[in-house]
Amino acid sequence: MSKKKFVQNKKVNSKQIEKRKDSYSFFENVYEVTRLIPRGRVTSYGAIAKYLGSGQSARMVGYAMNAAHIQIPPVPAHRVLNRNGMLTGKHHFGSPDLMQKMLEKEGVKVSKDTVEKFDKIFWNPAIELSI
DNA sequence: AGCCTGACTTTGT
DNA sequence: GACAAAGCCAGGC
Repeated sequence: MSKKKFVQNKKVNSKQIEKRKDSYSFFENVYEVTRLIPRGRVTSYGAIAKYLGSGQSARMVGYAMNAAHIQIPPVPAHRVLNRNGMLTGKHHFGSPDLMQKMLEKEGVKVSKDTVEKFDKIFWNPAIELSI
């Protein structure tokens, strides 16, 4: 993320995000959406990619998370999993257990690197933000 | 401009 | 169901 046009965002509604989709970089859009994930809920890289209109570019969402930890305000990257609910990105946190601990702190149970009841707490931006 | 790299996903075998 | 292959595309070099 070399672009400096990033601005701090207050709470934004879906329409505002919709509007920003065209004027902000893909990475920034990813961070915007990720920040809207409620506590105790999770989503997937693919869902975010799809919501941003990039269809199959879920890899980019994950790639964007590489820089998530240096973003201001912080991006809750631990709430983003792969489509099976597995904590595939945990090695990119300070310690391999950090991601799981953060999730469990929010009431999300994790076993074998996979979120339990993933389909129940799944937060789909395409649905949740389309009001 | 071109090549490489992915915190992914889908599809085919 | 496990495995491989192929899309995907922004960023860094």
